[in-house]
Amino acid sequence: MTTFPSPILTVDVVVLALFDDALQVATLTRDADPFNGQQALPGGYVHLDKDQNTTDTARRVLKTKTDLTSLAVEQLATVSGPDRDPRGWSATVVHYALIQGVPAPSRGLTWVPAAAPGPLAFDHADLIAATLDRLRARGSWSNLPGFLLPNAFTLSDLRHSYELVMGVTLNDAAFRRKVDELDIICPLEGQKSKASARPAQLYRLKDPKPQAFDRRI
Amino acid sequence: MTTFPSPILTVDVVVLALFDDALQVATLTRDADPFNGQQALPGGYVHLDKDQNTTDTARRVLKTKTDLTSLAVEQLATVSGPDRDPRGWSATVVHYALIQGVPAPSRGLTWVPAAAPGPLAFDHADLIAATLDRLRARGSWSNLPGFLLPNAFTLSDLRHSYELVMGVTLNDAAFRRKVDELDIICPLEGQKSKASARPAQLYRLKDPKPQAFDRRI
DNA sequence: AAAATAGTGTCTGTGAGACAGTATCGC
DNA sequence: GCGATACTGTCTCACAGACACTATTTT
Repeated sequence: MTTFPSPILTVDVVVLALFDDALQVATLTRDADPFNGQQALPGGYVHLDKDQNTTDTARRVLKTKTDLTSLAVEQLATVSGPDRDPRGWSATVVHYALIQGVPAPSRGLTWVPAAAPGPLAFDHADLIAATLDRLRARGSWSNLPGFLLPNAFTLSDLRHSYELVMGVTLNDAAFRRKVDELDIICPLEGQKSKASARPAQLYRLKDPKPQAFDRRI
Repeated sequence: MTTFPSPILTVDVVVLALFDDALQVATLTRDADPFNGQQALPGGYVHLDKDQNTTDTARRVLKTKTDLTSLAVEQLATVSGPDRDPRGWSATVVHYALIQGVPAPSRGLTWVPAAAPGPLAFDHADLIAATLDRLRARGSWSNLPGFLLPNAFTLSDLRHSYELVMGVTLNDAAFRRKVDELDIICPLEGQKSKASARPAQLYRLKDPKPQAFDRRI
């Protein structure tokens, strides 16, 4: 059998959080040569001795490069081609990671609006756009938007997360009905004391892992 | 920057066709060493000089190894791990290809039922199962099942394709209504002359490429 | 005529949106 | 009390399934 020159294989992670009323994506400043000094998605190489698969790689990259953890890390797609990396033909297995709540400020990490991330190294802006497309398509069919919220949230918070992910406004009453029927959250016993209004019941996600529905929310 | 040992990167293709009242998948007999002599999915290495991306690789593999062509080649996912190939840590970008109509018999190509493909090399049986899951989930949201039919088909053929892909039975009247509303097919002027029954109008797909709907069919 | 498949018209139940109305807080 | 947000009850419309009915062919 002939052996072929192998393409460069990397794993990139689109790390998403929800604050300032929009989806935000984490970027790092590159300190190595292609695109040195520019903003880029966290990414890295597969460690053959540590990683059981590329999603493990994504989680390790997330932990070591951003010091964040995520309950929702999923593979998006593999993007490849001869021109996307100046070093040659490359392929990257793109993952996305949803961060619960507002991340603590961290040296080296820059959060930019996912809808308009500004100039990024490689084709990373495209990878973010593809992630948003996927989230928009899958959002209403899964509990994924719930993984962008802190451990305790109100129904209004949850609806707002769905609205921001999907880019639509949802009917409040219908949303409550469907969340109830789909049985995806558990009430907590504490009450939220929002300023100047009736407090709302707090909930947590019933399932600790992303879950697909067979109905739209 | 340190360089890391790179995993083996391949592209595998789940080639699907619809005949004998079930989804069938194409396999080849391996003639090289890991799993030599066993059945496996068509697959190969990226040719850095020819392929613009891994989907190009999948199309080239499809053409050169099975002599088939497909209007619907899509990436499924990248499957990776240290144990799936005895040669070491490997990653494969899995694609699926839908073949229109009943393929001509071909030396070297074996068609097996996708739902029960029998023993296959590597984790290829898992890759087929994952493809069926994806198709089942996406079938009702796209014109994909139409790409399993020949260039001219009846509404009953189309419904039957959806039923086999999704593993359900569909209401005939509702199906006609929705196909009409979604406007995904064009009537042809010929009439089908099925044996012993009323002939049915023939149609072709309006769109030459897979298309997602925003409604379920 | 009978059998078989193609295609249509109509009823009904379900679920989603709209929206008004009630509840509970801070001030 | 008033404003604000949380939550609920009800009406209505649209759509999907069920199913009977008609249409057109072969035998």
